[in-house]
Amino acid sequence: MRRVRTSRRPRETGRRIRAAALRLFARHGYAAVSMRRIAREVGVQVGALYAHVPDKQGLLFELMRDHLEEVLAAWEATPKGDGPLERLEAFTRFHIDFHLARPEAVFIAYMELRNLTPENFAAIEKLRRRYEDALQAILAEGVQAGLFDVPDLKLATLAIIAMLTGVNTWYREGGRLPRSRIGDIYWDMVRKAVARGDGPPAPSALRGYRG
Amino acid sequence: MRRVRTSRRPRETGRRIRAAALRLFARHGYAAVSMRRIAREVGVQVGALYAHVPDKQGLLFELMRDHLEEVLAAWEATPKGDGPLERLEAFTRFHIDFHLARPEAVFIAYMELRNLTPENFAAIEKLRRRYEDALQAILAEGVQAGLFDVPDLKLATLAIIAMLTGVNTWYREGGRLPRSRIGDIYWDMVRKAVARGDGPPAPSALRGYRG
DNA sequence: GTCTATAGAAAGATAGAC
DNA sequence: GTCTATCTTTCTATAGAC
Repeated sequence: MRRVRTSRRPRETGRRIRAAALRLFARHGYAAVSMRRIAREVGVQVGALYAHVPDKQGLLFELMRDHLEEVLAAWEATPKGDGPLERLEAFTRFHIDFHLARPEAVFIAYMELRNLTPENFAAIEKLRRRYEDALQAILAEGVQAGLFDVPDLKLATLAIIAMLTGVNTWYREGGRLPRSRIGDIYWDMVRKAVARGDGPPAPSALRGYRG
Repeated sequence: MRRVRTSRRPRETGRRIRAAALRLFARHGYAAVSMRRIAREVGVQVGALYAHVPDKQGLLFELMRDHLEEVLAAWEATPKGDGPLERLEAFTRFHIDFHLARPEAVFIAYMELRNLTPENFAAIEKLRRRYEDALQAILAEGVQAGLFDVPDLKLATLAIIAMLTGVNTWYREGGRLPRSRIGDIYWDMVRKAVARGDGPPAPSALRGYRG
């Protein structure tokens, strides 16, 4: 293959470096992926990488930061409906859809936190916290309105996010469930998990079992 | 290959090596921790490690396998009560307690799967699957008895485990919540998430809000 | 069982040519 | 911007002394 000429779009290589790093970091882990391997994936020599990224740590940070900023922007652009219940459903479906569309970025953002420098870690945590706060605000409104009953606002927030993010650990393209069904299934569980209701597991079920 | 043990407590060093590896792998990640660093933590030279563990990969595998076998043994030894509801509560509290007592092993078992060789990965997944099946069986019984209503058995299993395991991402010793409260809080959410009940968020709450 | 020493490979990052 | 070449460090794992 003959090398044609210098690219007209100087950002294209940088973009491909990030794409390769995203895929490799997600698959093998940040610490297990060398700059040489990223370079090979892109089709350049290792030295060329440093014309596009500051260093390996900076590359990881940029991937995580860009991802989290995309999450926040996408959520803010999502139609959310009127009440807390509608907004909670919107959040549930948004979170699942967004995560399933970007499994690699999601995986890195959750798994590689410990490989960030303290400064980078603080910046990433700030972004993540903003996202968690969006859900927590919905739950708070719902509780205030008497619609929801959660034992602890912060824990309910983290529990729901953990549950929803867990989709990425098992979902495979072309699996048993069509993607459109997954939002329905999880929304059913989220909806009930924050529902008001005092009897275990629910008044009607308890009567049916013991009465 | 032969190991001649002359020490009075020949297994003590091996035990300390595993303990150090557990702590370091959990904190920095398998790929980021060198055998030299483990040795330094234990207080020996790096060559001495290989009298106790086969190699780095084998060390990781042993840590994960021992942990998962402990989980299974501990769950089987746990009193579970009579009905599905009681067993689900037992599972919920057991999972949280066990995870909070072994944060490092739990973290490794969930985060380092991709650093296992294919054979080791298969063995670990088999153990994890056995644990998931224990919960799924409880949910299946509850559905059969008309006590629970889950949209999908497998997904409910994974959703609950993801939610419960998420505790380890935020729990800190001496934090806002006493450890005894956490089981209560999550049990409330799990209980409701699998509860029968068709109205969003729950019939009683819906009436209270709109009626 | 632990030590010292080292083999042999690979890592992150940079310099200078073009 | 990308190349080749290299500096410097670090890695896993093993050998042989004691």
